[in-house]
Amino acid sequence: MGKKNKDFVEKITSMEDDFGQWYTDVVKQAELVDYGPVRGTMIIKPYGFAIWENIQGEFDRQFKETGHTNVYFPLFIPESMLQKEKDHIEGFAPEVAWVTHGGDEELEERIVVRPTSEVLFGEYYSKNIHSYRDLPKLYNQWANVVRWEKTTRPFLRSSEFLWQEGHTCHATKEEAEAETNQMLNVYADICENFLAIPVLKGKKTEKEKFAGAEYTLTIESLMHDGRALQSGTSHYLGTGFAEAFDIQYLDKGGKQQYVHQTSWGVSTRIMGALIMVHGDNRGLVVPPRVAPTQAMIVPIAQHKEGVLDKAYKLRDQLKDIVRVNIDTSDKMPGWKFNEYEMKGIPIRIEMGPRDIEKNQVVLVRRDTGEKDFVPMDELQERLPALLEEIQQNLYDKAFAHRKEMTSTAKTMDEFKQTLEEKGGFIKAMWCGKLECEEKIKEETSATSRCIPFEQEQIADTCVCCGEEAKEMVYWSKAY
RNA sequence: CGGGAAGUAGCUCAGCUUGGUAGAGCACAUGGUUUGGGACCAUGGGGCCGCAGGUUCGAAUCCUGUCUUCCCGACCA
Repeated sequence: MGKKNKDFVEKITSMEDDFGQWYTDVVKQAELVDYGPVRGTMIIKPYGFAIWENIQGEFDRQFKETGHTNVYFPLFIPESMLQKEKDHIEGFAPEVAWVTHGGDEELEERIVVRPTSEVLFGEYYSKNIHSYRDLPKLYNQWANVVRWEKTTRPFLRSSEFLWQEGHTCHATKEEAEAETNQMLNVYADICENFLAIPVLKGKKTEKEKFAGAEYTLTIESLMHDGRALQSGTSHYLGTGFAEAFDIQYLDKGGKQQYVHQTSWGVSTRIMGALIMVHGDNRGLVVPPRVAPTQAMIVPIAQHKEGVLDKAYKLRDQLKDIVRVNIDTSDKMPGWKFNEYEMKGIPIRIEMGPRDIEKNQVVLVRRDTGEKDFVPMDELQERLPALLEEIQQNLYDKAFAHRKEMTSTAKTMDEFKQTLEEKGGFIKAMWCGKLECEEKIKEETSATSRCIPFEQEQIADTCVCCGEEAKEMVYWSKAY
């Protein structure tokens, strides 16, 4: 154990030694999840769920603000219904879970545990949409879905996960595309302003798009280890599902028209991003706006006369200003410091006899570790300001890291070398052919993350084949 | 799905080679002393040795199968 790192918690493997193990350790030590009994399932523990609820709350608020209504559709889908859209079933077939028996009896028709709900919504819409007056339909559902994944990791890829799926129907292509775009912007806004995670906005390539979509828009974020994580997707479905499920409406002129649809989703995977973007060798770091507890009061020498009284009084004074908590268990103060650092609570408030004497407290920031002695009567102003500062600092740090980890490549050699030595995002030109995309993946193990809305002309020719380039693409190794 | 590692107390692990009374540290409970970066003493509770078969007088230990987890790779809206 190095002297310098003596105060680091040994329960967490350092990022530099083994990033994968670091992630697993943090998830466990910060008490976010436990493993469930079936492969790839997870028990989201109180602290993990509290963070998810806050994220969920912010998304839900913005969905409603943009005119969407929540609904709930069934967990089960008959096999025949899933078969209706060809690309869709081909995309999902390898990873669906099947129900074959009810009690002892074998079912006549197998049932799918939903991997996503496009077909259920399609079937419903075909029955309930008749006229242009019924449009648009703007539905969202919060649900669990199941995908039988081969390799699983908590939050990043679990057999069952929680998410939100929006499903909308519109009279025109323009309107549906505007919706697709709008929801991507909602996602990006929440990631950046609420979760302090900078994102790239762009379009997926044909290869990477959602099975059954015309195109897929995505937000991509960069993890601390230089790998990318798809953090939310918004799909323009065109009229493909409408044709498969016969979703038609009578327009003003009395003509039957197919609806134009969108779907969009964000899952508990975003928790993985939160962990891997902000976390450090002491554990989790939760941005103040998402943090279930923003400030934790740790009384020092709490058996001494007046300390606890004063600490409770402080909690009561602050509770309407920040989400504050107090730990009065008889654990050692040092134990508590480490515990709340692992959990990433943004601010620690220490208060002991010496502070009480001077009518002050000690504030410690989780993001920088800085200590500050603050007079008690300044706290009501200082705390909210400090929380804002931490929020901003986390975003700035993540942004700087992404900038630092974004490179350009004009040749395959340059591409490979940069990816190997540095990782991160690589901006490179692409001719648009699947062949090149696959070759890049094979040779470098990087996949196309997105075709960003903000294009740059890095070169005139495709990084892979040297033919005329169509667009600039962000490439990266991804989770 | 391939390669590697592992499953024994809540947690980390020893015991297995060479079959014969189920172990340690931490955590937990009680009492006391402590309290500004994971305290100490005393006493106590806690186990279907992952699960299922097999070999054996006898299996945590040997054999077969199976499930789960971790790391790496392949696959993957």
